[in-house]
Amino acid sequence: MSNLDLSEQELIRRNSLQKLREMGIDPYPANEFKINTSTKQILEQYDPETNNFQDVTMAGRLMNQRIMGKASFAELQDESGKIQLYVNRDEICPGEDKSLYNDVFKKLLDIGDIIGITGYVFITQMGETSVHVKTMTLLSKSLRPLPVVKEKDGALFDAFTDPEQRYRQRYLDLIVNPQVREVFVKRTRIINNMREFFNEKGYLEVETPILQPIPGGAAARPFITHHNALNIPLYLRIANELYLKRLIVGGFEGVYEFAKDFRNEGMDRTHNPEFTVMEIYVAYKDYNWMMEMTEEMIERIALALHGTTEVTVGDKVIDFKRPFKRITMTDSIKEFTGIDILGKDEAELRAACKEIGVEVDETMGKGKIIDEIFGEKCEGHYIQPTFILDYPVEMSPLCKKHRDNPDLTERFELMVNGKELCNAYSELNDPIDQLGRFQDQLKLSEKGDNEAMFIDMDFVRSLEYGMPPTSGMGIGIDRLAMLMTNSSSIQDVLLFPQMKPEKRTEEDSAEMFEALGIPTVWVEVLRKMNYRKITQLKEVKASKLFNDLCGFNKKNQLGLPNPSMDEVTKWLN
RNA sequence: GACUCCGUAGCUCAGCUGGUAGAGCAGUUGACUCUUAAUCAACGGGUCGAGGGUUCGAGCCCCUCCGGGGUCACCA
Repeated sequence: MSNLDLSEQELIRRNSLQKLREMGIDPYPANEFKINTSTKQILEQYDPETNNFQDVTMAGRLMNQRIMGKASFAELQDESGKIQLYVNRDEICPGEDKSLYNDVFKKLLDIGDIIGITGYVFITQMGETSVHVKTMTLLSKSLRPLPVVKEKDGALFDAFTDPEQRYRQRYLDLIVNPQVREVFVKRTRIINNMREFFNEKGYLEVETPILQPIPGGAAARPFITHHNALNIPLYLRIANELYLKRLIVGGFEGVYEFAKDFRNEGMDRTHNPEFTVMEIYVAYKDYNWMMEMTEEMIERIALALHGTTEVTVGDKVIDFKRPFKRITMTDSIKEFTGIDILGKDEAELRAACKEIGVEVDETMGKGKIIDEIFGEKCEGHYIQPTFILDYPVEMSPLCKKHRDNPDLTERFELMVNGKELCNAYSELNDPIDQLGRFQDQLKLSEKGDNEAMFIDMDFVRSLEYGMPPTSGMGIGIDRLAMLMTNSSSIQDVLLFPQMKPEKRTEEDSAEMFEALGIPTVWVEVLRKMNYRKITQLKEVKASKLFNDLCGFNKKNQLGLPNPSMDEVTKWLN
């Protein structure tokens, strides 16, 4: 990037950088800077009676400077928060040379610079706990101005709120919006809590392939890629279910994985193309057992994060206290539509849909139709955590048939705030049944359902060796994080949500300009004058361009030797 | 994918019926030894998202495109 592309403030900062170097100050020193405390520790533990913290060393970002002649206040922000600094000229410059204060601190340091300080803690006349600075070291110079967010009594002024900039430049969001950092700390605590919960029970955390030759375990459109050496297509996983169950076949009795899954589908407030799912499989258990474990786990997370089971989400309060409500899908549909789906065939269900105004199309099988009715008429009603049980067999090809009714499966989903959060089964371990269900999926696929599952013959083979009765559960970590942090968009719980790439304004390359015989320095000048493309250049008269160039050179004090009129004419021919 | 709103200085935003681009903060220079959205004075800072059109004249009106938000649709 040429200097001509920089804003005034960036130029000033680069200039300061140069001056610091001339003064013998390395703006990016290599050595370790050993801190002995943090802002949070001081603010929580400083006691004027005992006068502790009399020899502190800390580091962070300079966020504000209030200069009053020979004394100044500033703010230092580290990971744990902000603390006020008091800087006195004659104390950081005890000798004759006052340049560290007058030049470096007052002029050459900027908001956003990373500094280290030593000093002692005291309380100002206004009653604010502060650090009296004795020495100050520049640790890293910041060349771009930060968004300036001011705060008074908890109210923010000029907050950095543009979602596009916040997501694209998350580092800025994290620097100036401390509440954002809190969301991601909570997200990690959710995951840590879950991991501890499973490890306490002796389950094994495992890793399974993300690149899969057959994208199984769910119905979704995968991303496809290609492996050169094997010369085969590979898919980014849409689920890890089939691999985890192979591990149960292999003899592990409890396995789980925090998995990044990828689905090549639409993006909105609750969908990102890559997302995190925790799946767990435990041998010799059924879905009743899994329901209890799920509610225990979620209650524990709510308590760990909020100290209570009640969590505010938007304008609602959701109570994660055990036990959660339970209702079968059949009863739920009966309750909200009056229709009894039990024993109805596909044609009857289609007729029922017409009656209650649920749209269905030709490609949908019985399972999808029922799913459509539930999604349309029931799902949204479940704000408080509710287990929906016993889904129709057609929509659950990996789930064991219900012990009391072969039309149903032993499956539950946990609904919270009108959305699916968990999905769990008594896993299907009858290999012959499993193959049959896969073949049914194939028929759906032929009918036009582009989400029907692929057949994974190795998975069927593994079941043929025998898988113990097993219950499995998957939970969407992003959606759980949204609930637990009261975030209305998935982008707010992903550090780097997927965005369309930024596009630079179209311009011809420097080489193309230089090919016309234009010296490199003048190419930069032309760009600054908004001649981005050769075609633009060809449209102006040589005399005008000549005048403009010389004028620009003079006005901006570039100090370049002006080109001659002849030279300019040659460029344009 | 449809509809809708938005894109103006480093940040947050004004900009009337089309008539020479504004404010606060940030920045620069100066004043100031306990301030805290520090204060006071002066000054600088803009391809108005991009391209085209209408017009004597476009930040504003029209079209296309780019990026983003929201709503809906799709989505195990």
